[in-house]
Amino acid sequence: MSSIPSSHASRAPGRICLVGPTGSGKSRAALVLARVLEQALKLPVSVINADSRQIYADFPIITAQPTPEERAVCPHLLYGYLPTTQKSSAGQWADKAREAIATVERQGRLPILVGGTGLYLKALLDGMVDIPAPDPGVVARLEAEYRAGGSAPMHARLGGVDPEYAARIHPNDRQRILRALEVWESTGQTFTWWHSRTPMAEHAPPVLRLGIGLPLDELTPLLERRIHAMLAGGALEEAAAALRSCPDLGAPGWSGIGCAELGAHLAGQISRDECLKRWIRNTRAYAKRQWTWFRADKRIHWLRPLEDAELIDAASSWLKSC
RNA sequence: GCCGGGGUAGCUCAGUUGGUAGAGCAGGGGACUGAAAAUCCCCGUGUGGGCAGUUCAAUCCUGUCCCCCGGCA
Repeated sequence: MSSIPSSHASRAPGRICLVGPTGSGKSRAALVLARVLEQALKLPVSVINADSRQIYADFPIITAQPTPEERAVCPHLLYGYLPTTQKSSAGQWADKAREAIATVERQGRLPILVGGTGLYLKALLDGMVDIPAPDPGVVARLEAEYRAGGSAPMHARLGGVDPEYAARIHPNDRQRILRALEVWESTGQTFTWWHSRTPMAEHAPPVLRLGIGLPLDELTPLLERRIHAMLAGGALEEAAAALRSCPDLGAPGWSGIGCAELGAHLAGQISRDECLKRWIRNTRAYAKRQWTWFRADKRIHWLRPLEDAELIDAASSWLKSC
């Protein structure tokens, strides 16, 4: 391992990203890497968040952000920077991540991206077509029309302007139908047209994608335990405080798993038992969806969680090859 | 003990004027191009509480037994 020349260290040879379903130990693995690379290889590391929920300032416990002690191990970027009232997006996050990476590399450090939001990583690492933000007026109008008429007429309308994309998505997929129509009405070009343009040339440095994940049946009890630990650690109080500063449960930050359930409980809509039940259930369902996403990405090298030796090995040999 | 209401999918329940049953949730698989912890798609045989009777045919009607929930004693 110490065979890495120290001249390499100041060059920040590439990026590492740690992905996988929630609760598998990605953050922990990042710290293991940070310690080893820093001490054994003299390669300082900064961790960059790639999780769409850990960006919210009001929910550090519920979204499982690294603790202050963990963050003391090395610099952590893009955690808890957004108020509950504000919405983020894959593109916005990718912009911030690019800046963060540039900053980190300028400091001669190695960026390690850690997170479970597949689309965010895809936007950053594979590139995303730069479509101008849709006109808010158009967005509001289309949403109202959708509410009034249902999905069938809206899907038919999309079929009229962009049959190729309409055929690819399901007639019930509200979010995608609206997005495609918003883009069409705001930019005068179809979604398919935008997608046919090559995303900005990626002269990207090499990326090592490491997957950390347990099979669902093994992960489930851990997820349950983690939720109980969050409650013991003040999750309910955290949600209560957030409710005081942002009483609108429909605000973007409230949609996270755990936040929504605790919010509903605090608002008197569901019992504590029901809240816990749904929180566990939804977390598990989310982990399953993450598996579906990441399993499909053949570039990911899967490691067994807690196998630190494998992790360190994979990172070191990749660094040598850079 | 008596009077009601129930016992149908892992859970909550619907339905069948008698022709052996279907939703939501859970579970499994999948999609995913600026809301992604989102949005959405595909997958449904279960001793219809037990036993007996009526019937060509019972989950449905009748009898009986068991269990649950209310109320009355």
